[in-house]
Amino acid sequence: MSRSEDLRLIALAEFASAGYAATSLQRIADLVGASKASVLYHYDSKEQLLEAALAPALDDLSALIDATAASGLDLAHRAAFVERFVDYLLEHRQVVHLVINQGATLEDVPVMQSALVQMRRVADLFDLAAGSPVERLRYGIALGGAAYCLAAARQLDVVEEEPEILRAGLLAVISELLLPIADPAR
Amino acid sequence: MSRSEDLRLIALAEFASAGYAATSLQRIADLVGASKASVLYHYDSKEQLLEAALAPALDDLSALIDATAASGLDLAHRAAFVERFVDYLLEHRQVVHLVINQGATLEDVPVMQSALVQMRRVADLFDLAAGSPVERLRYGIALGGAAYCLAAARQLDVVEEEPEILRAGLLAVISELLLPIADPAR
DNA sequence: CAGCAACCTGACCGATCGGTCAGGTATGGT
DNA sequence: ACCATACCTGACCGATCGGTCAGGTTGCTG
Repeated sequence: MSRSEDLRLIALAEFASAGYAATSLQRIADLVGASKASVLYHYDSKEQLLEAALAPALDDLSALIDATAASGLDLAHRAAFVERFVDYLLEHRQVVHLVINQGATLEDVPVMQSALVQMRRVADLFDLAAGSPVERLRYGIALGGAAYCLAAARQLDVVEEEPEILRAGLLAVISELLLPIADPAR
Repeated sequence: MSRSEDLRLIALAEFASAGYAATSLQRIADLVGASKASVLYHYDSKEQLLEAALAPALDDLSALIDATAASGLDLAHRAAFVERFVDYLLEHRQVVHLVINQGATLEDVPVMQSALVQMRRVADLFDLAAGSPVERLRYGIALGGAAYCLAAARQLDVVEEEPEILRAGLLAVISELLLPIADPAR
């Protein structure tokens, strides 16, 4: 794995767990075993490093949304979407955690602005604007709760070592929360 | 309201929304309309300001846990506890959000260490250690989801202006998640 | 062998951080 | 009127930040 790939992955882990502001370039350099100037050789700035860290997950989310928006999210497709979305959360847990917890304070960073737009598009798939406050609560609890569980999997003693059990459990609870949300086509 | 009270409340809001590391003493001073040295006149350090900001919520949580631990959390008491816990989350949403999202990186700060211990005591009331991974997921989704919803109430368009509707909705969904967790007395 | 590109680093920059301190102001009590 | 206390602030400190740059190393190509 190349040095720039290493940097991107380690930066994401630190940005997600410690916070973007609390993660210095020096810290990332130390973790990677290089100098701060080397970090800035590969990425023009701390902000560009954040952009590189988020980009793959945002591309995947955009693809997921585009595929879903075409067919709509009526009841026939709801369960399938929830399953794909849970898989997305499992695969990109650090980015999701980062965006929903630090997004508001980083919204003047272009890539984070873009990420927040994508998250709103997911919410829009459920047509939450037309729904009740309880439906929006269900959605928020599902999203925020899943993100928290995946970020804090170790502290919650949720079996990271058995990803199929984690996936099945997460899918069951998230489905319970999201499937009852009213069919937007009604 | 006194200056030190002002400082404590504004510091909490900033620590919760922007992050402890990203919130400077200068920033808090600016928001309060005083000098940085004035902030440090009232609180000996940034860390002591954090301690003052968290203390009331931690006291309330400790009281809630103590009251519950006496009677245990069997099914007869489960619903009542969940209701009191939801009220606690509503009242101390900023502290809860701060502790569960930044707690891990601030665990060498004594007050945060104490906060994390309290949060584990809440989890212990449900005897999650003896439960299944799905039960721990339900608990984590409830806690993390509620914290996220309350912190992001505006973005989720959850009616902050009608706190009774918010409370009723939150209570309904959190109860749905937590009441099925197995009776620890069984 | 020379030249070039990619990669890397130590030293340095201005800005901001958390915190200290001497000195000023206002208020209340004697 | 004087003294004590609470409150406040500007200037300053050492440390660290994000970032720049000159110079070095390595490997590849003609």
